[in-house]
Amino acid sequence: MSVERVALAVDADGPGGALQRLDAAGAPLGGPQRLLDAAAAVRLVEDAPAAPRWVWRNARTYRRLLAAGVTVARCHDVELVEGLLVAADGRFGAPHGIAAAAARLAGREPAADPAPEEDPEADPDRPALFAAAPRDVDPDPLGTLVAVHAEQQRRLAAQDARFRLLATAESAGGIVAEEMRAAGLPWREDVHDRLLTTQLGPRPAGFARPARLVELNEEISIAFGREVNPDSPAEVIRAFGRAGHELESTRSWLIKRIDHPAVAPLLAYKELSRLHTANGWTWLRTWVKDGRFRPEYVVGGVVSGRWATRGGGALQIPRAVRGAVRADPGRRLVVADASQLEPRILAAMAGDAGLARAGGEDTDLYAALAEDLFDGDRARAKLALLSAMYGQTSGGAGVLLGTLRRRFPAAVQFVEDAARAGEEGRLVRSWLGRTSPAARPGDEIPAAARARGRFTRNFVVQATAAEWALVLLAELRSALRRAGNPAELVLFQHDEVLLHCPDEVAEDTAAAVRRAAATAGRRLFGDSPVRFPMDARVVDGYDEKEAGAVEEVLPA
DNA sequence: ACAGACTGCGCC
DNA sequence: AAAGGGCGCAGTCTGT
Repeated sequence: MSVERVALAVDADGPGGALQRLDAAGAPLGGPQRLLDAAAAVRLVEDAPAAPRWVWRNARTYRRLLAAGVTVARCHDVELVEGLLVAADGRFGAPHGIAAAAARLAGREPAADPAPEEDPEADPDRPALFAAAPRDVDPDPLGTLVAVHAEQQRRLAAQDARFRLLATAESAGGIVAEEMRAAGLPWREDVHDRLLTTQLGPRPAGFARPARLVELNEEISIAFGREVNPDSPAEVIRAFGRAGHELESTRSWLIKRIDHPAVAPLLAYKELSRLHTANGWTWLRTWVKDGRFRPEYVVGGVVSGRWATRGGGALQIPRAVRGAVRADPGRRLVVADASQLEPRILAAMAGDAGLARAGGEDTDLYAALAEDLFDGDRARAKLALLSAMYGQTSGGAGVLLGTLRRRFPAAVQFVEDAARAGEEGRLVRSWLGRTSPAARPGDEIPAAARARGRFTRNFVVQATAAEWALVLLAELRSALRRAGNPAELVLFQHDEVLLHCPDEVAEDTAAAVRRAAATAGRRLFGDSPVRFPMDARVVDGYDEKEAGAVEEVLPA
């Protein structure tokens, strides 16, 4: 029997570990093998003609390999797969760490997953004094890994091919996330500082507020005729109240409607204050080291399967500082984002022939729809589709939705079925089988049921878009490896990827992204006519827009 | 004094 | 009649 997989457990302390060769079902071939240098052993096995799929507990194993300069082609991430399997069984959010999986396997009730900080592998260099209490240390981590993996292979065999693709893609996501963190997003501290200084004034000493914020605060207070703290919503509401303007909240779109001299400086203050507190000098000092921003990505960290990040807010880099993301000398950035991804996903998964036709071109789907249905009014076409996917009905959205329903009944029916399932407390699944959380007590109360309906309505689209993007990432990574293209993935943001590469391969890299997008579409939807175009541009800075690019303010 | 909820806004 | 999905983060507010 041929070796298909190799289970790998690395020691918590030191470079050693153990591996176990497995067949496709996860059954051991031969005995476990002790390793003095796990990374060196992996490199040897990986360089053999048929590289196996590595089976590991989670991506921290890969972080160790990367630190030793070793990469691999494929893996099976047991903890990520366990999360998918647990959710598929209707127990979204149940513990899915390896200890919990092992406990279930032994017929015991699993304990809660350890918090990341408690993870004994989290920081091998942490002084023993602060190490987690040595409770529940597994005496045979490799044996546990092998047993849990075999059980997962059994459960995966009972699922369909789509779900197995999801498990593979999620695991690949774990690899990509670690590689992105290792590569880091190129970040020019001097450019960032200049952007901040231009907008906020010079960097203040200590904890003082920047000059521009202090000035604006004074203008606000003068306009109100008394000292007002613009950071306090309650004070702002009281101040406007005294001036005869009743406010329900201090959201900027409400303030914008008021005619009062404090409005302009207040709005300016809010915008700049946010820049200062969220992405100012403190952020820069905390998160950027040696010209790289290295956030920690949490694969599948969002219920819909989107990624989250821990620290640094990497998925919310504001436009105001994107100019600081610049390629190193001799290198370029390839910035690629999917065009109108979610409506295209809806068209493909609903099998709506009409909407698929509108999405069957590489051109702007909203514009095509507007031409066809909304007298060329792109904004209305977009609102109609977003309303269908989010459940919005206010602001004329209801009428637009009716128009959409008459022309694209299958697409609208699809999301409304998902909404009804949610309202009735049922589970919904994405195209590949990611499963929504179960309804909670109280969700049968009408208002909560409607909210859950909006959630499940959006879930089927957002989760499928997320898995399309995941498959794209996996395809792109393996295509680059096959081609020997040294481009590095450095940022992934829902429907957008950034790569950092030598100048001379930039155009090849952009082409690879477009091909990977098409491949991802085929992997998910076979011969669906829906196209998944990506706008991929080669730039020096993340803020550079291609001429004539369509501004997207709302989700694509 | 501290923790958690709430608010508001950035991103998709 | 009205009903807008998913996040992370910093600051304020509230409860203990």
